[in-house]
Amino acid sequence: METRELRYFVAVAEELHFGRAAQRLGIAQPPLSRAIQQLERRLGATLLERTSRTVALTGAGSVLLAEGRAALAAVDAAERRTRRAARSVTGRPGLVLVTKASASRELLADLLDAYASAPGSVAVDVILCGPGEQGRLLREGRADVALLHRPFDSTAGFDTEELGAEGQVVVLPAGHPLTARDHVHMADITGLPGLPLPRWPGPDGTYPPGPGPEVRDHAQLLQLVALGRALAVSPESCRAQLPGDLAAVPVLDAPKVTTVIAWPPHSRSRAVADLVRTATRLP
Amino acid sequence: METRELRYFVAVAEELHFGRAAQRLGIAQPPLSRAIQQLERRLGATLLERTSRTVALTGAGSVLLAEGRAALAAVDAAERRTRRAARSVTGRPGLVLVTKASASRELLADLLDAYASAPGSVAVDVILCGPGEQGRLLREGRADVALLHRPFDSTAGFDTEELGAEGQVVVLPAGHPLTARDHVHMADITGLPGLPLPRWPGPDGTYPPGPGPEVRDHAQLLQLVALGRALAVSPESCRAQLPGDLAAVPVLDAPKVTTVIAWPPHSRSRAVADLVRTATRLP
DNA sequence: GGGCGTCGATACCGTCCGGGTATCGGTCCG
DNA sequence: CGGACCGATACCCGGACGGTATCGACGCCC
Repeated sequence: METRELRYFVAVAEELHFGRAAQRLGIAQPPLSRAIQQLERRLGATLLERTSRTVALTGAGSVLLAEGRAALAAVDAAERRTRRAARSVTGRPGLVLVTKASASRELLADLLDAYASAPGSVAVDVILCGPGEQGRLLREGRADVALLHRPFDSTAGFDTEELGAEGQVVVLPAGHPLTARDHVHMADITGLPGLPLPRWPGPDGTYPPGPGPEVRDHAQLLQLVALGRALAVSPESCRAQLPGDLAAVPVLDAPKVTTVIAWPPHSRSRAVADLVRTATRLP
Repeated sequence: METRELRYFVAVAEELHFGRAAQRLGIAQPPLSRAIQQLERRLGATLLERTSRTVALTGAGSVLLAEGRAALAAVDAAERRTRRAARSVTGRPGLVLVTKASASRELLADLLDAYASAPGSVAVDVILCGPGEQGRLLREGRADVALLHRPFDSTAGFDTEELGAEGQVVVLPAGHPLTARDHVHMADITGLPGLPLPRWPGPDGTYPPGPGPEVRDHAQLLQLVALGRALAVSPESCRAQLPGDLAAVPVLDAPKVTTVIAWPPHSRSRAVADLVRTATRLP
């Protein structure tokens, strides 16, 4: 199977429309029809059920859509990492680390310091991204290593090492009655009138239905809390970054948050291995 | 990047010889040279350092070798799983589970029984393979789900759920003095004269240097133990499969062995999800 | 219900690219 | 120094890929 065929199929399977898919691919519709037919013939499988009015995925088709996307991502990642490896001979960027913008600054600073002073270390570029994007960036080969936070971020498909765990706190406007408590439980904060928990986008970028405002990043969330429109339950390390008009109270029975360092399972380069080792040996 | 280019490059990078690589690929040498040049031009990177007598990988080249192998494996897996999905509409094989031939029979039997009686379950084919091969089979799309044993098997690149942990025992010929003990420590069994620990092949199929016989599977190992030529340290569940002329003694400080169920991180089909859920809810 | 618009399939054609053979240029070896 | 080996180059051919034109089927709407 050639990547061209895969790209074509994924486009059609996503659009469920040959014309739009062809437009997206920058080719005419007839060659696209032919390519899909040929792919089906070679696989010996019907991938799409088509009438002259509608296109639908078969079982085999949805398998190929999921697997094909992953395979294409792997090919693109290979290309991107090769390009980066070639550039790094001359230009600097040796290693790219990606983490959430809202993650603990201390851990990251400690890690970068410790690694920079290690023998044989290379330059590290840091990418800060929105929650849930690290996995994608790592999979696409735009980054070599990521700091993730379980259970929020999926570690599926990566090698990981745990770096530490921490409890969670509820973030409230400074004047809120609950700020007088020295700890709370989940039951104390779910269903507070007018203070719902926010909704985060899923891996596909859409929001689950239900009450609560939609948020995309931590700054938005804190803004909403300050406005008295939502609650936030966050890892306790976020206290260091909390503005004065917000207060945090530990939530005893909230799930522990584990910070992990993750990297793609292949091509464990010397630099990545060193960085991971440095991370696991951090105090 | 097309998979054809990747296949060509991987062949050359593995053979480090254009002629042999071309032969392996079933094409002539000149088109291969051209294809690699074109790939290098498109990537803007030198992948191979070639003189008229020798071919060597550059840094970027070894990155592309590792990443390219993984990407090709993903493409092949996509193709294989699609073919299987298409067949399974008519023919039976619904789900393929792979595990070591030497793994605990009870767990597997319990799992298959429990899943078979679950609503909506599909037929499960079981593949038994040699140690260390499960990951490959899963990655190549020949299987949908695997039972692995940490720390022996790498779970890199898969989603996993832990199913249980067990201690290890040392397996000895029935008459050996140590069989009188009700437990031992690692120190008691390393360096026993004439009874070395065996060597297992690495992921690349080669054996690490050192003393001890080379073994490929559990049956070979037990044979060597029975012959008094080696020691075996195995998960305690192997006791159920031990012939009468062998005895097992717990090793208190041997690493715990964790049985995990693993599946590829994409395309979490209904059937795989059901099987995993069944596995985690096993008594 | 007939005309029209939409959409995928088919027919046909040109071009470019991938693959083949022949050969060259450089390097190591006897 | 001649020959063997190896990758690169030159040149040619066929097929595959992409484009345009058109068909056939199906909904829709007046």
